[in-house]
Amino acid sequence: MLERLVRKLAHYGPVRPDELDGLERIMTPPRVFARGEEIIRQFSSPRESTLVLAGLAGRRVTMEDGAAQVTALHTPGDFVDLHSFVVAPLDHSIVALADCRVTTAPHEALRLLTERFPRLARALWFLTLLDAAIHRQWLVMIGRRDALERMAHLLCEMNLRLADVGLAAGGRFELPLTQAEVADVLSLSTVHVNRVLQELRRMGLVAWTQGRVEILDGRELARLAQFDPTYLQLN
Amino acid sequence: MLERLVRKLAHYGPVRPDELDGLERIMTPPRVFARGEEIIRQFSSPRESTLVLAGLAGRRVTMEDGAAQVTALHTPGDFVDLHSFVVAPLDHSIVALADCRVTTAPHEALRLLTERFPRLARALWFLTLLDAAIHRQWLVMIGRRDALERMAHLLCEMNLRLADVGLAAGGRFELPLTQAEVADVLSLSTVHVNRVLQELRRMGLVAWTQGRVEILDGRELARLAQFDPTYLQLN
DNA sequence: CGTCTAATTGAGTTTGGTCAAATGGAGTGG
DNA sequence: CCACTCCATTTGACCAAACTCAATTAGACG
Repeated sequence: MLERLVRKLAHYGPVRPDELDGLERIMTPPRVFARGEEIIRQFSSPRESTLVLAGLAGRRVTMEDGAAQVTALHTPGDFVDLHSFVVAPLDHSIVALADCRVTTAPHEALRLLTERFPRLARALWFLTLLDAAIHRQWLVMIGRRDALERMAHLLCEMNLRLADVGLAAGGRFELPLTQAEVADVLSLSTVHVNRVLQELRRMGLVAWTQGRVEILDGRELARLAQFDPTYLQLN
Repeated sequence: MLERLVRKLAHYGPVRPDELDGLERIMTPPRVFARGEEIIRQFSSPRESTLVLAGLAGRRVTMEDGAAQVTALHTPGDFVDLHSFVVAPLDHSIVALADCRVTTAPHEALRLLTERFPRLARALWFLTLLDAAIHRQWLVMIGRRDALERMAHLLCEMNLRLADVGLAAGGRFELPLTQAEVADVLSLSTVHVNRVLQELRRMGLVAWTQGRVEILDGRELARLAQFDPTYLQLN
């Protein structure tokens, strides 16, 4: 069940069997959320952290005028709110962007476990720092790149992140987002997302239909996006 | 020397005397960086984390075409690269935006200290999560708010953060950034920063000359910025 | 007084937004 | 099997916030 999480933790350093065993013992039985459901509500103070096992989740901030910004996307193997172990309350809601299967780690058990295994504590800390590094990359992408580059960058990033947990291969992966949802990620309008996607298709770089992405020319897409994967710490 | 850091850590929970003592012992003698100097170079892998004692530092990503994005501002009491304790290499450079006095915590000493004091480890983790929460807020601000709102939001945030460490009072504080540097923070052009500042002055909300900011109407400024300080975790 | 940097102004341009309508495709019920 | 509905995608026309480029003004400092 924790295979994908362990693969991510391993980017910090190998997870020892007793650490893994400890983790497995504290996780609660899986639960399911349907696409569109809210997994955790904004401003709540969860007593457990949620790990995605399958599907796709997003952190979404909704504003007064109804506009929304998705500040993070979480794939299987990602904790969506590990930070709530340390910081409360949550400053955003977590939504299921596709049907999700999740499990949770109660904070109290997590505290005991991390006090027993300081290295595991740092590996979990590492995961939250990876989130922060992605936030910074998105700040650059949204602040300083045009719409075409942003879209290209997002696709490069999701390709690598999903490949890292065995959910992308040969530039092919599932990304079941509507164009309106992509607009909330990239800070664009739905209309413009549509035009940009058409442009990427016209350029022969990407095919994206029915939630399935296929990157046709990864080298050129990465060049266009000025994509440097260092920040993902995949080693 | 660590008074401001301790005040920040205290937002997680009180720092015990033995924890504070441990911290004080590992910090190296202060060093000074002049405005404009690079404190840490992008892609380097520091063996110590840098704490700002005085001045103002920023994390800056410079792009191929010369455009820059500042992804974080750090005031006295902030670690600028605590994440480098866990993650390497750095995906951005740290620059002194004003003359800075800094001290550092060697990673090896930090490791021993945090293994002895798990609660202190979590308090430091908390600091990096606070950075991440600010990143998310900036994503919303840059992605979904217009230039006037962004500027207003930045001023509200810096006012609270500086007040928290005793460097702002009554809406007055030092923010010695040029308009070009502000542009790199807010993802605007220098020219537009200038126009927006004039507009805020004209509205009677803010005075900002010679690096000194004075917020004249905090309530209205916060309303304009749709500023909700929850994310800063100041309790 | 001259120099250098930062701030300011003006004119013209552009990227991406808004609004509204049309098209397409999947699922449903008769 | 077809009509209908619902939602996502697509298209077109127009608009506006912010950008670029270039020049001017204002301060600070030696």
